[in-house]
Amino acid sequence: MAEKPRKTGRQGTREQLLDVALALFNERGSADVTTNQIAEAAGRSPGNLYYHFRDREEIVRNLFSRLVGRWAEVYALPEGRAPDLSDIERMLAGNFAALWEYRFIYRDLPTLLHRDEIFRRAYAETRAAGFANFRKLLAYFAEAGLIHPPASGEDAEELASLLWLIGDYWLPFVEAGNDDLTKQKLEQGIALFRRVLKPYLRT
Amino acid sequence: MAEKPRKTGRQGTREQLLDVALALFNERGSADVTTNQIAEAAGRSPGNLYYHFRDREEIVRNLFSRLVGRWAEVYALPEGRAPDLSDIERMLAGNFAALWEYRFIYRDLPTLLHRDEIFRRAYAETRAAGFANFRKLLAYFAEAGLIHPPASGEDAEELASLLWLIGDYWLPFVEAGNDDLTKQKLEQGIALFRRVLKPYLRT
DNA sequence: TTTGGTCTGGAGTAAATACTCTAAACGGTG
DNA sequence: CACCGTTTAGAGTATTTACTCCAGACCAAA
Repeated sequence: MAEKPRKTGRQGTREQLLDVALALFNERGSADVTTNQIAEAAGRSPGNLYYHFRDREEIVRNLFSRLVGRWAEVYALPEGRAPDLSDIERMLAGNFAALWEYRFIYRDLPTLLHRDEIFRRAYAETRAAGFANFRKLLAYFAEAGLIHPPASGEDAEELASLLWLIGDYWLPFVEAGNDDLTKQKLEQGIALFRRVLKPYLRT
Repeated sequence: MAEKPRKTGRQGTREQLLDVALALFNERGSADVTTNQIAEAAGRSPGNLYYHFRDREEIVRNLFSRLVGRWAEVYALPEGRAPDLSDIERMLAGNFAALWEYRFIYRDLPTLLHRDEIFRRAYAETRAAGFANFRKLLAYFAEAGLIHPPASGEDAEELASLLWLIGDYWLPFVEAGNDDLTKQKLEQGIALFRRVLKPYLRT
């Protein structure tokens, strides 16, 4: 019943399995990685893997939870001071860094959603919360005088959709182009963000 | 050795299998449709399916070829007259209609690319040709006085990327949101296109 | 009618893989 | 040490599925 039973001070097996799974998923696509391969790459047995995870999908869900956690950090508003331009930059960079770290998720999103009802719900919830948070951010930034507020609610909605679309799919888009995914490509994604945001930025 | 041996005037088995496969792929995702299911849904035997197609991937490739054909029609420039605004509208609508018709392709793109070297090459070729064609279209439209030309080559490149991204991934994006894919949602995709193009349109 | 290519059916197979089962090792506690 | 819940190994299985194989139907031409 202990909160986190660890026999040593080292990282637990469960987390280690997640790390290995993430690396393999990112490298070869989640569909082409078997649970046995994950176990083997982690130096564990299949049985052990299934002791820690009920099924394959639970692994994916846990990795998605990690990504959600990253986002929460990235999009946290500064405490005790008004937001400034550097916060926007930090959010942009952090967002893409997180997506890069968990890139298999958006690469394989339709398949993952299709295969797992629970994940589907978690994703939908996250997405809804993200949209709501985006509206709040816009309001904050407008209040702080950083941006012009969108012309209308509909305009804000459309802006959010477009930014969200870029965020989710820029990496898959580049990968589909066969180009190796360099730092420069990440920068281009951020550039697209800026381009779309530009009309709203106060100079 | 005859060009198209058809025992009757009806549609050939091969085309029929492709139609059925497309419907199933769109409905349930290409990964969740077995070759046997395709055959059965078409009222054919597995053996017959494999008489017409070397393997599963050849089916996908053929469907992609169809999509490419559709695009060629959609983006054909009018003959004997200068292009006008209605041509742009036709291209936008046609583009999304085609993507809708073959929506499984972009929904499952990363997986498909990963699984089939030949498809990967075909896709890369199509994409490169599409980008080149986009540049040509921009030039035509600028020449016809419909749009302001992009500020620079880099600007045009970025614009093309953004439009391409929206085109490819708007449908998967909406589907991921769990919303049923209505006509209205398609319209919103077109609206995003317009929004991005707006700064270039001559009023 | 015979011939020969094209097309079709359908049973069957080999391989892959998510997951199970059981025995045993471990490690903290009394 | 003895006990017991937690963790681990690893062989094994049930199932799925892409694909094969071959017998035979069809059809046009000779």
